[in-house]
Amino acid sequence: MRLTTKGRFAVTAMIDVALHGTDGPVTLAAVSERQRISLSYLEQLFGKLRRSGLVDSVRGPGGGYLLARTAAELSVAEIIVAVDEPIDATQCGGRENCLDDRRCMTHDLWAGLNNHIFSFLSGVSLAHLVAQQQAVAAKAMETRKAPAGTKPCKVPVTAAA
Amino acid sequence: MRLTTKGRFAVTAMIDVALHGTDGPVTLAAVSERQRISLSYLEQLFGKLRRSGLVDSVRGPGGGYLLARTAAELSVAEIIVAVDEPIDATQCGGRENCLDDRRCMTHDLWAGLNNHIFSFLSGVSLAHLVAQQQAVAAKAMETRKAPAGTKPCKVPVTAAA
DNA sequence: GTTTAGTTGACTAAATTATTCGGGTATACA
DNA sequence: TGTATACCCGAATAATTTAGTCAACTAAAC
Repeated sequence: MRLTTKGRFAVTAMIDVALHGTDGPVTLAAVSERQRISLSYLEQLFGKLRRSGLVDSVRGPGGGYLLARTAAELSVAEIIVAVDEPIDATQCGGRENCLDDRRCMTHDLWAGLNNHIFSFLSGVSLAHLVAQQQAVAAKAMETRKAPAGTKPCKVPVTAAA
Repeated sequence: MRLTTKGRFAVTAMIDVALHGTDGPVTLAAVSERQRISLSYLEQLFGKLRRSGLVDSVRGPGGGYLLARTAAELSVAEIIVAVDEPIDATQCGGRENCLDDRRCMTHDLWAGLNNHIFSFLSGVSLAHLVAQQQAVAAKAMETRKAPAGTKPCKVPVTAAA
C-alpha cells in the first residue's frame, strides 16, 4: 500500500465521475477540465481503473466512463491499489534472497502495517468521501455571511451542482 | 501524509535502533549493515529524525543514535512525517490560486483523509511494531520443527537478541 | 463516413528516491 | 597531543516514479 499524489489524482477523478455520472458516461475531457489533470494522464489512470474493473467505458459519441459499481461499493483502497504499481513491498518477498534476520523482520513488519492501512482504506468508500464533502459544502453555505477573504480557499456554495 | 519506501526505511531503521540501543548508542554503520540501507542515506534520514527530536545523537567514539523517547512514545506517524517532505498536500492551499469548485473539493477531501490516516498511524507505536514482530518470532520458534525450506523468508529464532 | 471518445504504446520532462563522494566537527582514548 | 571514531553537512549523481505529450488506432453514434 503506497500513498502518493498518483492515488490522489485517481480518487479525485473517481469522485468527479461519481458526481457527474448520474445521467450518462463522463468524458475524461470533462474530468480533465474540472480537476485540472492532464487528459493523457487521466487516460493512463483510467486504463488501469478499467482493467481493474472499477469503471466501465462506453466508446463513441456520448461515451465516457461510469462507475462499475455504486459509489458506496467502491473503496479508496481499491482505487489506490489499481493505479499504484504492484509495489515490491518487501525486498525479500520471493525473488530476493533473504540475507539475514533483520531483513525478514522488516518483511513481516511492513506486511502487518500494510494490512492495517489497507483495511482502514477499504472501509472508506467513494460515497463516504462525497457525503463528507457535501456536508462541508452545506456548512459553508450557512456561514457564507462571514467576512470574505478570511480563507482564500473555501468550498463554494455551488459545489454540489 | 505520504507513504513511500522512504518512510519505511526510516521506520525500519528506528526499529533497529530500538532493538539494539538498549545499552548504548547505535551507530549508523551497524544499522546500515543489518538493514542493507546505504550509510549516507541513513545519515540523511537520521539528520531529519534528529532535527525532529525523535532521536538523540552522541558524537565521537562509542557514539551513535538513541531514541529520544521510549519506543512506546514514538509513533510511526511521527517518523514518516519527519522524513517525508512537507508535502504540498493540496495544490490550492495557500500560494496557489483556487481556480474552481472542484479544486477546493479535493482540498478538503484529502485533508480529511489525511487526518484519518495520520491519526491511525499515530496510534501505532514503535514498541507496538516490535512486540508484534517478537510475537511472530516466538511463534516461528515453536513451529520450528516444520519441514525446512517451505518458506524461504522466515523469521529466525535468534531475532530478538 | 464523419465525428466523438475510448485504447494503446512510445516518448519526454520533472520530481523524488537512493546512493556516492568529499569534506567537516566533536569526542573518547592513548 | 594525536588519532580514530562517528556524527554532520552539502553537493553531485543515478535510478525510479510521476506527470505530461504525441501519434495512431478502434468502436460507436449520427
